[in-house]
Parts: sequence; structure tokens; C-alpha cells
Amino acid sequence: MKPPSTASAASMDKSFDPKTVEPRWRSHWEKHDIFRAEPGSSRPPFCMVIPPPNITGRLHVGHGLNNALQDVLARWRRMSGDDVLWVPGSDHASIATHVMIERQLEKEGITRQQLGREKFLERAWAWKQKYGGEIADQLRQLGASCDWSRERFTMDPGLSRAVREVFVRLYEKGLIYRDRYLINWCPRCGTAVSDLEVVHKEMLGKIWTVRYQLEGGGEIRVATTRPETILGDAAVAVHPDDARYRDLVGRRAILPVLGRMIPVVADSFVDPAFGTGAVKVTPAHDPNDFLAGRRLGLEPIVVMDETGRMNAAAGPFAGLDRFECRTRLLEQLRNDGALIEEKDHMLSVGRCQRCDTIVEPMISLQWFVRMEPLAAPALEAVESGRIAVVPDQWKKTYYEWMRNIRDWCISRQLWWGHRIPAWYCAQCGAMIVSREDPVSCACGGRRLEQDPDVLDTWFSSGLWAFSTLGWPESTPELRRYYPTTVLVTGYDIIFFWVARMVMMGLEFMEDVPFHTVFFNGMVRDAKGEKMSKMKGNTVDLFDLLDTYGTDAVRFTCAALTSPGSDVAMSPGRLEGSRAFANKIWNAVRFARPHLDAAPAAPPAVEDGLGPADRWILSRCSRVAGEVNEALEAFRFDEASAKIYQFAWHELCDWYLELSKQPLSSANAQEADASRAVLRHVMERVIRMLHPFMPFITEELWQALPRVAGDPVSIALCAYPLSEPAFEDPEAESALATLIDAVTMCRNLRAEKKVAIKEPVRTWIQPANEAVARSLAGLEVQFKRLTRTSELQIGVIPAEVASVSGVSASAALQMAIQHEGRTTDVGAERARLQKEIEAASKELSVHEVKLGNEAFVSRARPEAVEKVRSAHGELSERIKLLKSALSRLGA
RNA sequence: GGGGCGUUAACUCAGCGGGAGAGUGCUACCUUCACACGGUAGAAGUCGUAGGUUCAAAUCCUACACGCCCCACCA
Repeated sequence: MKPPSTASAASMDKSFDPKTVEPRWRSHWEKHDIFRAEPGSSRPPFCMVIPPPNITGRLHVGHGLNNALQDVLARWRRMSGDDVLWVPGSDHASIATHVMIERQLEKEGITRQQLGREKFLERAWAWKQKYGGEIADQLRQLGASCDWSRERFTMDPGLSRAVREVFVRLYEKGLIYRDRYLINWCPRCGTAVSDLEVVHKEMLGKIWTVRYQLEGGGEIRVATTRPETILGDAAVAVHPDDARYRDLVGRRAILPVLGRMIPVVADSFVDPAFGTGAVKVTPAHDPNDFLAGRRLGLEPIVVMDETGRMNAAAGPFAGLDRFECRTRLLEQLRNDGALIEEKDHMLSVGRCQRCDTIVEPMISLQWFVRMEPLAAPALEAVESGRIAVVPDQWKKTYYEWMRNIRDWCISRQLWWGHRIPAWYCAQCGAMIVSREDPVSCACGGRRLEQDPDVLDTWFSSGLWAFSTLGWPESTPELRRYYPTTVLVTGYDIIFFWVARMVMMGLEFMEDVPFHTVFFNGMVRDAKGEKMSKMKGNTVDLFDLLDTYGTDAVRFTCAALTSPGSDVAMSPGRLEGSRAFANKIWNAVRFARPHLDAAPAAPPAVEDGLGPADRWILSRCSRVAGEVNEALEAFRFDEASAKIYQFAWHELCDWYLELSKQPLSSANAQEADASRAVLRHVMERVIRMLHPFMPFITEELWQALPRVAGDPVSIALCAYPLSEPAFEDPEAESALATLIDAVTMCRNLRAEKKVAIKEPVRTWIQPANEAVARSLAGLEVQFKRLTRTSELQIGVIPAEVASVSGVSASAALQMAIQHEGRTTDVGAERARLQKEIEAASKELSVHEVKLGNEAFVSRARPEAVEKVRSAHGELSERIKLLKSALSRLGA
């Protein structure tokens, strides 16, 4: 099959236009199915599972970053010969989707309850149909090289089966249980949420001191920030050792307003120093009090319903909203003279992560996962290094959470999600937990009702690493790709997802879900502030792609990803990347006619290549090595910077200019040699860049001369490695010399404002015979570089040149600059560097000795002095060397 | 209350024991036959503050200041 037509050499636009190029290759990749993994392949497997985006909306810049990085790895490994499986998919996002759909319903003026479960689920599936597909399209737009044939959704039949299997196994093992417990309740969503889904925010509130009369006279004062919970008080507690209250323990207090009698009890959880030292105990509406209530045998009194309204137990306040109740209750307390003090107080208020409603601690019957037994192996897996964490600062966060783990409330009073596989018999009340829907109870009863609740959305995503590969079936994919190689994700979901995936993987696959987890940073705006809709500083990913082009955005993501730091999407960086894409485009535009004429065979060292050719081949080899090294270490910033620097400032700024002359040489052999080198280097750079900028590189690669047997896409070409045969220190040294000479001419011209009209000749004293040979007879046009017609380099000992066509003072200046030093800066620099290294080594030896001598020194101080003076001398020498180096380096 | 991260040029960020760097912006000059999304030259930084270790500190240690983030049941 023929590739789509690329712009011909003649018609290549002056600037790169992403909009025409990107769609072409997107469909080309799809058509040729080049991202499909091959479980039967003999190549080493490399697998990643995508952090499944929620189906709640379009991708944001954070997704852009995360997927750009994954794609860099996927394409790099694929080109490096691995059998890459990158599993795409999306998450049903139970509660988040609920919030979105309920917002729709609100506009229509109905509640989800009015709509009913069946109709609501129809809506949810329709939503999924629409947005699930959009997300896949958006990932494609980014160029994500996922295996689309293996796309998954957390509510697919297979994955749902995995969820049931896990639930039942955990239940049978006693790790899932059902209990009445104090949980976080979101009154708006009408569901329990886990501790992680509660976001605590500091805000200025008030603290009130309230007087409770004691039965038979006297009073006790308590402080509270939530006076409405007074209605549910079961006791007043004081510290057992608190002398002020010791005598009151065992007496009864009269609850204000309601007049109910509650005991005064002693418990050490009370801090005598806080507030009045006496605390109201509301077991049904406060986590601390709940535990205290259990210890003290107090009966919880529930005063609110699941919508946040006061219930019958609230007496005269029944039916009021909780905050309205607070206001009214305070009024009454004030009227009754029971309100003693009101003052400002900073408090931390828990809000629903999804809808920002203030959550209410409530007692309720829920399902939980017992976490300690699962956490222990998960902790060990990271401690032992079986899972590598990059950057490793996140280990500490992970350990901290694992070591203080608490049971996980997994049931949600929602409809969209995996329904809990538990049934209750209407006849005998028995509970059946089962993989298959049961038809009858052991008692013979046939009226079975399934638990109405669904599971926390993170329950199914916790299985993602193996459920997407076919578990519980033993599929070829599961056997080959589990454990996956790398997980790339944001650190914001380290507990929600990463930690739980480790636990689930170890429990059900008896192995880690991934060998390495790489945490990318969070995307900030250009000022480094967190993006939020409230602040209005959000940047739309697709606006960015539209403005700068997908390649430029992806390149910027990589360039800004250094381990452990967040990413600020700065316009400057984006512009730089866009300019870079254009630069590469034009480099190929220049090179193409020469490449078409180039010999098919790659260059060879025996071809008698010139110094510039040998130099660029050598540099290209080194850069390839460095880029691979950087990628191995997840240094996306270093890898992209190396390519950028090399491509722009070595290849374009110098090599392309230097090659213009030989490329158009009448000497066919010389021209061919240069063409072969240009072709080789150009293609290698484009390949190196491909994982970062897939679209432009595909376009350019397709435009290069093709040979039989080439793959259909650059994505299937080999990723460049270093080529030791081309590494050539002498050529590098020679070119450093040349570059120095040219730069010097330019400096002179700029500083002295001289117009150099005729050829300038400069003489260089080479460092050694080899460099001399490299440079001998090198005559290059530097029209572009010096604004002179040409610069001749002659190999002549240190005598001063006569310079024609420049002013006398400029000539003199030039002569001075040449005199008295070797202009082979490269060699000189290397020599000095070596001396410094040697001196430093010597120093470190002395340091060791100094340690020993210091011990002896108590008896012989002069020995220490000797060492110290040696240090001083060496330090001086290093300073001298460094200053010499800086003079040369500049 | 505990923990983490950051503070380097005007902006966004690398560097983490021996020459203070990149991209963008800025200044001057230049439409030269790949590219003005370009070329050349250049200005620009007490590397948060104060101590300490070292022959040598932006880089290691200790405090402090400011900023950001996470975790935590203090009424």
C-alpha cells in the first residue's frame, strides 16, 4: 500500500502547517494498524495501561501531558524493538458522572429519584456512548499510539466480571464486610463517600460555648463548632484527671432545648486544655464521638436524614435543613440564656470532592474492605524495590499512607456503576454474595433482592492492570504483559489508584501490577498556579493544540518534565517548540534535493570524509547515546533538550552551513560523500525526534528518499543508538577549532564594526598532527556566518597573518588575538579539564590523608600544616586553570 | 499537628561540590539562494536570608523567611 502523498520537494511550504499534516498521518497509522501489540511475538514485551480518563468530559491539559509522556515511552520502546502494548480505555467515574447527569436533570427540573433507576442508567449509557468515544478521538488527536483494538471501559462485561470475582473472593476471605459505621455522607449526592473523597478546607467559622444545666443544680459548659449536633448529644465528657470536673462525673446534665437527660462521663480522649475542658458527645454525627460512644456504651442518636435535614429526633427542629437548624437553635439558646460565648474559630471543613457540598458524618450500613492485610505486601513491594518509584520522593508518601491505612468504604448509594453482588432473601433475610445472579435462597425462597448500592468507582480501576488484560481468564495477553512495565500517572491519585492497584495486583495476580511507576507533575498555568475553573485560569488543551500544533505541545510537555516538579504551560516554551518544529521542517526542505541525489549506501569512515562530516557523525552518535540514556531514566527534559540543541545549534547552525559548499561541489565523489552523511544524520535526527513529535517527523520521513523494505511508518523504524565507529575526538576537536575561529571573526566584526568585504584568512595552530591533517586545506564559504565571502583556514604556525580587506586596526586586533596562544580551543579545553580532574583527584586523596593526619596531629601539628598548605597550593592551581579555561571558553 | 516540594536572568525552567545555563522576551545589525516561527552579536543574575562544613558551595549541613501541596478526629 502506498503512503499518502506528502508534499513534494518543490511544494513544501516555507513553514510547517500542523493542521494539514496531522490528520493525514493519524489515519495512516490507523489504516496500517501499526500500534497493535503482538502477544505471539518474540520481541520483548513492553506494556503500559493508560490511566483511564473519566467519561465526564473532554481531556484537559493534564491528560495532554500524561499521555504525551506515555506516548514518548511507547514510541521509543516500539522503535527500540519492543513489542509494545499500550492499553487505552476510560473510566465510568461513578460519582463524577452522577454529578454531571444530575446537573442536566436539574436544568430539566427533575431529580434522579423522580427519573428512576432504569431511566437514569439509560441516560448514563447514552452519556458514555457520546463522551467515551470523544475521549478516544481526543487521544488519537494527541497521537497516542495505543492499541485501539484492546480498548477497555471499566463497565465492559469482562471488566465487570473481574469486579464481581474480586468482590466475592475478598468477601469469602473475610476482607469485605458489611457494618453500621460512621461514614462520610454527601447530602447532595445522597451517598457515602470514602475518606479520600472528602477534601478538607480551612475556613473561618465560629465556636460557641453552651451552658448545660446539671440535674439537681449546677452547670457544665461545653464548646462546639456545630451546635445543631447538640440535638444528638448522648453525653458530656471530661478528662478523668481533670480536677475541675471530677465531682461531676456520674451526674446527669439536662440537654438544652430538648431537656433530655444525658450522663457526664469521663474519658481520656478529652483534652482538658481545649475549650472548657468538657465536650459534648454526639456518637451519630462525629467520628471521635462515635468511637468514644462505642467505648462508653452510649447509644447514638441520629438527628439528620440523608438529605441533610433534621429528623423527628430533633424535636421542634424536625424538617429543617441542617444549617437553618443551626441558626434557629442558636437563637433559642441565646433566648434561653444558654449561649455563653461566640467567637471566631478557624476550622477545617470536609467537602465532597465532586460537588463541594459539606459532608456530614453519619452512621450508616455500608460495605467495607479490610485494608491492613492487603497493605502489608503492598508496602513490602515498594520497600524491597520490586516496584521502582520515580521520583522516589513519593515513596515516603506511599509508605505513610500504607502504614496508617484505614478500612475502605466501597458502597455508594448511586446507580451508575458496578452493583454490589449481594442479594437478600425476602423470606428468611439471608444474604447471598455470589458471582452469578442467584435464583433462589437456601431456604427455598425465590424472592431475592439485589443490594441497591454500587461500588466506589476506584474499586474497578484498582483492577485495571489485570482486568484489561482479560483476568480472571488466563489470556495470552495476561500471561505475557502482566506485570506491566511502567505506569505513568499523576501523583494526585497515588492513594486513589496507584496504591490500590498495587494491593489488588498482589492479592489477585500474586505479583506487582507494574515494575516502575513514574509520577508526572501537575499542570499549572504560566504563573505556576494550579488551574481551576473557579480561578478562571484553565487552559483548554485543544486550544493549545490548535494554536501551536500537537507536536509542539507534546514537545513542550516533555521539555518541562523534570522529575518531581510540576509543569507550567508557559507560552514562551510553547513558542520555542513551535519554532523548533518549523526549523526542522526547513532543514529538511533544504536537504531534500541533496538527499534525493544521495547514494543509498550509508556513509563509511573509509570514504575519506571531511572534518565537518566526521564531526557531525560523531556528534550525532553521542547525542543518540545520551538521548537513550535520558529516556531510560525518565528524563524527558534532558532527552528533548539534547535533541533540540543538537538539531538546531549543531546540525542547522553549523553543519548545514558547512555542507553547502561540498554538496554543490563539482567533485562528484566529494558531493556524494557529503550527501550520504547529510542523509544519514538527517534521518537519524528525525527518528530521534519521532517519539516527541510524531506528526512532523512522519511527514518528513515519508518525504525522504525511500528504499525497498522500508516500513510503512517511521514509527516502525529503529530508534537511533550510538554508533561508536563514527565517534571521532579529532574531528570534534578540529571543528571546535574552526567554530572558535569563525566566532572570533564575527566578534571582531561586531565589536570593531568593520566591514569585511574580501576573503579573510586566518591561521590556526593545531593541537597535533591529526587535527592539522583534518584542517589542512579546508576552505569554506562562510557567507552566512561571517558576512564575508569566505574564510580560509590555513595550517601555519603561530606567525601573524596578513589580512586583506580589513582596516589596519582590525587586522592588528586579530593578530593580537591569535598571538601567544593556541587557537585549538577544543583541545586546550580538554587538556585543562583533564588537569582539573587530576588535581581534584589529588585533592580527594589528600582529604583522605587529612582525615588520618588529623588523628595523628595531636602529637604532630606540623604534619597537618603540611597537608593544609598542599591544599592551598592545589587550590591556587585550580583557580589558575579555571581562569585560563574561561578565557578560552569565552 | 505531621510530612513533602519549591525559592537561579524580566517570564517559564535546567544545573545540585570546582567554568552561572536553556527557551521566550529585550537591544543592535541583517531580507543572505532551508527557515524573519530566521541569522549574527549583545545586555541581563549579591543562584531567598543568615550561619556552618570544605582548599573550593547555587550545589552539602543547620536555622530562618516566603510560596505551594499532601496527610491528620482536636470539640
